[in-house]
Amino acid sequence: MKLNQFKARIYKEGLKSTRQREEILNTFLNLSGHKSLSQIFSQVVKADPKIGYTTVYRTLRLLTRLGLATQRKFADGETRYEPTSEGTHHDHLICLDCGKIIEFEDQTIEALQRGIAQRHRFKIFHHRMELYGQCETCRRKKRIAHR
Amino acid sequence: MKLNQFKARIYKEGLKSTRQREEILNTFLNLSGHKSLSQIFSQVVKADPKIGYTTVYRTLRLLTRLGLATQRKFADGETRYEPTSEGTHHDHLICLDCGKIIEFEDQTIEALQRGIAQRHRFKIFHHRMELYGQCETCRRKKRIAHR
DNA sequence: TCATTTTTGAAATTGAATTTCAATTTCATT
DNA sequence: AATGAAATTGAAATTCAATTTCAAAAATGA
Ligand SMILES: [Mn+2]
Ligand SMILES: [Mn+2]
Ligand SMILES: [Zn+2]
Ligand SMILES: [Zn+2]
Repeated sequence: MKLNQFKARIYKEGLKSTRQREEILNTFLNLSGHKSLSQIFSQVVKADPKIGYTTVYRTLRLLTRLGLATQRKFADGETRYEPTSEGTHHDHLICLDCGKIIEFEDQTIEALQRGIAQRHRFKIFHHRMELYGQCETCRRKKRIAHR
Repeated sequence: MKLNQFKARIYKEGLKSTRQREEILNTFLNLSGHKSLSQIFSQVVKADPKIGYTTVYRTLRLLTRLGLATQRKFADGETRYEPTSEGTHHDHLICLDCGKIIEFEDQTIEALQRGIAQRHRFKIFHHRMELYGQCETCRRKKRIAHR
């Protein structure tokens, strides 16, 4: 149960535990995936119509600060959030037709990236790698539509 | 001289060659690097104070469409443009302190990316890879400042 | 309960990106 | 050189997500 971790962190930071924050965290974790603020908001509102957009916005930033959420900015511009995956970093394959997002890890690439940084005497803090294209499902649909 | 290529392309598309477009292309090419619209605009204005921001905006999009400019959206959010580099694709190392941008190519990584896509039955159209960190110059400055 | 501090949510603001539209310019054709 | 259709320009307006403001409400702990 992440809720207790959250409450503990909140307390440690001198912040307050509220009904809204708990509801938002809960909804966010159940939602999974890579969701935009408005997607998260409309889900939160279903559970409690009194919760405001601003509160969802602020809570997602808080979760990001606490390490429970990870912020992503893919090429479409809208900021997305995903529950932080334990320990591992991953990158993304994104379908430009249907928006499907597949996660992947590649240690060989990560090692090569470190090599590149070293060669240019950079100290890397984080990186971003996204592959944009078309998933198999969408490719099939297009083929059929083309006849 | 890219200007003639540009005029030829403009003509082929049924568009018109104007003083503004020529000035913007010229300034953009001389500027080099990865420049934001406002950076390009303020340079263009030096050459001709009558040219409007909107025209610079539209011309950079036109250049992008024609393949003469490449649009980049790094993590800072502001859209940047760079003259399209012939033939080769490249990725970027970015210093979070001074904004310095270093370009690199790595065929091994590119091949691994193709492998990942294939394994997930994706057809890739383009990708983006950026390594964010601190350049050597900035690291040295920080060290000195820390005493 | 009381006092202090934080949080909430509606509304306002920001800032880059984009669109609108009337005036101007281009350019092929006289 | 003059004409006129089509494209372009630039100032202003609009959009839209992100962020800030601020007064009212809620949480915490003495
Ligand atoms: Mn992910
Ligand atoms: Mn570049
Ligand atoms: Zn798809
Ligand atoms: Zn630097």
